[in-house]
Amino acid sequence: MIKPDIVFVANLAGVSPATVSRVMNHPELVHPETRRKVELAVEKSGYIRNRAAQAMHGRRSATIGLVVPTVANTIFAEVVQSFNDTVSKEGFTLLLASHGYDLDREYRLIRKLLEHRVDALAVVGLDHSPGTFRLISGQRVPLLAIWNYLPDSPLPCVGVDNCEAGRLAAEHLVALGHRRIGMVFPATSNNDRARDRKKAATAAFIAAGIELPQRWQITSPYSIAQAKAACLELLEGKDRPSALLCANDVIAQGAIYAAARLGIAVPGSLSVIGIGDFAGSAQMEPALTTVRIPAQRIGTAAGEEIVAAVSRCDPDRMIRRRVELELIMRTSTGLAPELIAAG
Amino acid sequence: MIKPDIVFVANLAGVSPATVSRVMNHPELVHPETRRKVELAVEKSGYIRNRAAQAMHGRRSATIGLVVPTVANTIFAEVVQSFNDTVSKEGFTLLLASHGYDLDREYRLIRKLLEHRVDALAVVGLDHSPGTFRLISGQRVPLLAIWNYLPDSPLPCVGVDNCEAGRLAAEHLVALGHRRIGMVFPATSNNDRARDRKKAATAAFIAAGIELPQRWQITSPYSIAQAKAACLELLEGKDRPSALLCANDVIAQGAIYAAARLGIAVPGSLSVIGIGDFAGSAQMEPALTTVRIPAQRIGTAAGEEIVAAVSRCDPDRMIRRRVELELIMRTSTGLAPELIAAG
DNA sequence: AACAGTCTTGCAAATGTTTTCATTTTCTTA
DNA sequence: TAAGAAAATGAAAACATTTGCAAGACTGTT
Repeated sequence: MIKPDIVFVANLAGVSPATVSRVMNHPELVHPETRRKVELAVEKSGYIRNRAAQAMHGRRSATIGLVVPTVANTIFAEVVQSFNDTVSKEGFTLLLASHGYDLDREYRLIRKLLEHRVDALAVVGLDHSPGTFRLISGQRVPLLAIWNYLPDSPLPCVGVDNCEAGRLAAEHLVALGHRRIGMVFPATSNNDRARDRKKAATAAFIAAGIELPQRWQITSPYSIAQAKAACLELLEGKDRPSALLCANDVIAQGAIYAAARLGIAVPGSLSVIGIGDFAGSAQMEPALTTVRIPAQRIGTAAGEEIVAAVSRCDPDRMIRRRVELELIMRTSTGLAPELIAAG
Repeated sequence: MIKPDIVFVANLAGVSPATVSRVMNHPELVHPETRRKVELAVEKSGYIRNRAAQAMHGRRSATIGLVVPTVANTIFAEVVQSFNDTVSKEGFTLLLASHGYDLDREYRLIRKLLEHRVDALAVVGLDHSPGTFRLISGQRVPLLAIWNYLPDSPLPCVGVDNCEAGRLAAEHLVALGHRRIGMVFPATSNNDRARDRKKAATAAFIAAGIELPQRWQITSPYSIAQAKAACLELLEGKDRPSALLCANDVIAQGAIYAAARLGIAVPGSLSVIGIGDFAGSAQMEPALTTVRIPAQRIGTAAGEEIVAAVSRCDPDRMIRRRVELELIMRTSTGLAPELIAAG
């Protein structure tokens, strides 16, 4: 009942451990017949090779670390899924960690992943604690930031340009003639994605000569419930905006539900635009206008890049890959009421 | 610029490697002053201990394997999140694998996780390939099935009784006086959860003397888009049911959007009930009536059980923990139209 | 001052692989 | 068939750690 190790298998097959090892790692180096014998012995003994021992030998651990803020919001689940699919296809297994938007916790998690000697590391976004940067630069592990793209990012990155996302959303509302505009964003201190979107959107509105009264700028975390509550408060009064630019689709969904609850017609009296195009956004009634972030494409692209970085052993090559955004016009946005009234 | 190992640190601190090891694993065994010296040396050299070497020594790898069908559907993301939080708090890191409802792929993934010598393994549901069962029983790794509870499950499990879920949903519709009832379920061949729900719901309807015409039993995967499409087809005709029992909230959401699109009043002319109570279900308009599956509680409970199983080294103790369901009445269900007409 | 007991620490063996190098076997070709 | 090349295999060192054992350094007690 002992756990079979490589020498047990070797004895069973009547060969040396070295040969067994070769069968598993470089099968082309061993004679087909010997190979068959070994494979039989592996089968019969139920041998499962020990990656830990393999990793110890300086070889690859065949794991890739992925650190995300959370996986509970649809936001990242899709990226995680396609990233996992991609690296898994190449024989890697995912070590997942989530920090709940807490950068100190992120530091500790990354440390733990390094203890496990991951072959590469992917993190979300470009905002990280100085400790994290120091830690990584000391190691020679390829690091990739996903979700964001910045032309001058301090890290290799695969993702979208969040400035562009904010700009596209804002310009769409402007093009529809809206001038009384509200924005719903989460706190942006630890979140470069939300920050970039908001900054760019604000800039676009200013450029169009639109003022953004403080009372229409509200804050809500990425939660449908809290976003709905926040929007209910904003929309209740007489003095409300004609359009809402939301930091992402989760918030936009909350906004639409809030409008539905108050009997405000969307897009008749209120236009709502989100960012993301999450699963379900297209099916809502009204269907959500949004700036599509192709999560799947990002996950896949990131997976490809990271696998490539592991095989070429040159951790320092800088890669920046930008994934395209797309404005998806659906039925939650429409012409500004003022324009309609004017005929 | 060499990577510091334990002997490098030992030299730096002027002690033996054994002592450094003890500082990391049994700090109470070493003199406080020596400990300080070692910790200083660790700090200064940027040493990161090698879990692979540790695992090789037969010690714990400090990883737990989790295998899910997918993480992209909100369905499992929440469980993954709270499971991860719980085991992470105890110092474990999660090795995540997803198989996309393919049991052969599940087998291969579990194999890979065993290669990494996970300290324990969690899988979703009780449906697995014979190979998987054989594989596991050969190892001495604690295995836990999460999401499902069955009093006579072949595996230790933490979750809810899906039969009860189906029954609760069905009885609610019956209590509201519905007799023309449709059901929307995914294919149930590889999915014991959906199968149990459907079987129990069907039984409850039969018990109430309700017939279930074949044309109102439709199939759709767990996708809002596809569920909406399927329901559009079902609801378009004149001859439609007065209530829809959906396999989960994702499908129910699709059903409600379909009704909205067709201008069918919910719950006036059509009641819709889901199972799950996912994030957002409570905020929808109309708010979704559902049987709440406390994903977070399941994930946490599963995490606790698996950590316990790892520390007590008795892989064979059978644990079954049942998490309670709750019918949440919201506004997507109402009295059957026939009853209303009758006054 | 000697003794027993308790703390600390170091030595060295053990863990399960991979890989280099050397050796043996097999295959080509003259 | 012999020599040289190519292919297949094995021996052993190496990888980074943990831990049982034993020895050395203290403590307090007579």
